[in-house]
Amino acid sequence: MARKTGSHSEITGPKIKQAALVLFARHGFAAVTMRQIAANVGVQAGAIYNYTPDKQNLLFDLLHGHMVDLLSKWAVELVPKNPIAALDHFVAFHLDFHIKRPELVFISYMELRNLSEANFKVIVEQRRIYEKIIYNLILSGVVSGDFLVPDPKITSLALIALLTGPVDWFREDGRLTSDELTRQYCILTRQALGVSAQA
Amino acid sequence: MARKTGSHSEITGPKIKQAALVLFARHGFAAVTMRQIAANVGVQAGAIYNYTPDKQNLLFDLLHGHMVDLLSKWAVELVPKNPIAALDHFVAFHLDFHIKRPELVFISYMELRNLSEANFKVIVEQRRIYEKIIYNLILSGVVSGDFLVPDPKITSLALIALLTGPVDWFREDGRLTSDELTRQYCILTRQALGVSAQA
DNA sequence: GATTGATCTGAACAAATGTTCAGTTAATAT
DNA sequence: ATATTAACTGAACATTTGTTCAGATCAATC
Repeated sequence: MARKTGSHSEITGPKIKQAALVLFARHGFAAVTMRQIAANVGVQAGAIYNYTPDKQNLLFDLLHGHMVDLLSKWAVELVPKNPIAALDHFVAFHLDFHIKRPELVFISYMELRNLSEANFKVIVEQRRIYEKIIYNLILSGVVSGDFLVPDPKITSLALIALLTGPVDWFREDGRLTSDELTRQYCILTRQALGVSAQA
Repeated sequence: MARKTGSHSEITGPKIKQAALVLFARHGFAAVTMRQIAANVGVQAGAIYNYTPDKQNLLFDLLHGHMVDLLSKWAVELVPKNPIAALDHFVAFHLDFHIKRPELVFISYMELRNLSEANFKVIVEQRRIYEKIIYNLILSGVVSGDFLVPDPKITSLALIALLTGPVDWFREDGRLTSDELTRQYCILTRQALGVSAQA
């Protein structure tokens, strides 16, 4: 036996990425073997090397693709000028994007250290750009007087932690819909940023 | 060569735990080898097995000890009856405890999946107890009318995420002292829970 | 229907893994 | 001083690891 019936590059390629993603998220990068990934795709380990130079690149492609996706999707969002409305918009965007990709969010946080130094720098720079977006958003609200926070920099980091938390526990089939989640986190973040209640 | 000069059980034991902690946090459980741990202690790999039955128990002891430490330390805290004061007290306690143990916090979050099923259940139960503490704290504030939140359960999960975030970026020698951090997070959490400003 | 090129197999490789254990050493007790 | 035992070494073990590659097989093209 060799080449499987119906086997095709455009099918096997994505399948490998998907299998790697799920397995990395579940067991961790170092704990997953190329043979496990291959088995999940229904292929031998050697076949994977038609699609990636090595295991390291399998990980990097996932993290890099995730950040490109995030930044490009935000780039085309129509963000209101009003700081409070912009905050609501960002909360909804961030929650929606991250909740839909729990595995990618998870490995993006915890497999950074398994990247080579060069790959690591690329991802860190992309994260910095995203953090800057939130920082600017908060800053504009502080300047306009809509937000009341002791320190915009710390608040921006706290906001990311706050808004990424639900990825750990939110379930699409849970007692909360994603709309309700968004609504509640809009309230939570408004309060956290000191938006006065009557706004 | 065999037994080292000055070698002693009460010294090597903790050294192994410490080395395992640091290495697990830096590279991940699966990526760390028994030989690396041994090398960090200045000993051969075989010697580790005088102190742990296997690698799995090395991890479990770290996570289990961490939770026992957390729960027993909170148990002896003198918590004010007033919900707002209690919240401040909890914020200070949680931040202080976690900031002092960044490695333990990190591996507690991300090496859960590398525990055996039996060990996993033990840790999850301990976490549940801690979450219940926060939930009750928020609930009492909602009942008394001091807090204004849409959903105490969600808020309690959000609060943990918010308060654990600083572990990722806070540095003792950074531009912020831990006292200032606590003060700012007291403000942040009060606002997030809808405590009216004049309180 | 033969040729070609992409796709995959299956076996192999050296290196590294967790763990065991007989033997060696140093600290302690007698 | 001698015996005893706890603490450690060093080598060995069976597996497993990422990666390579010659050859087999299928799909598309002419």
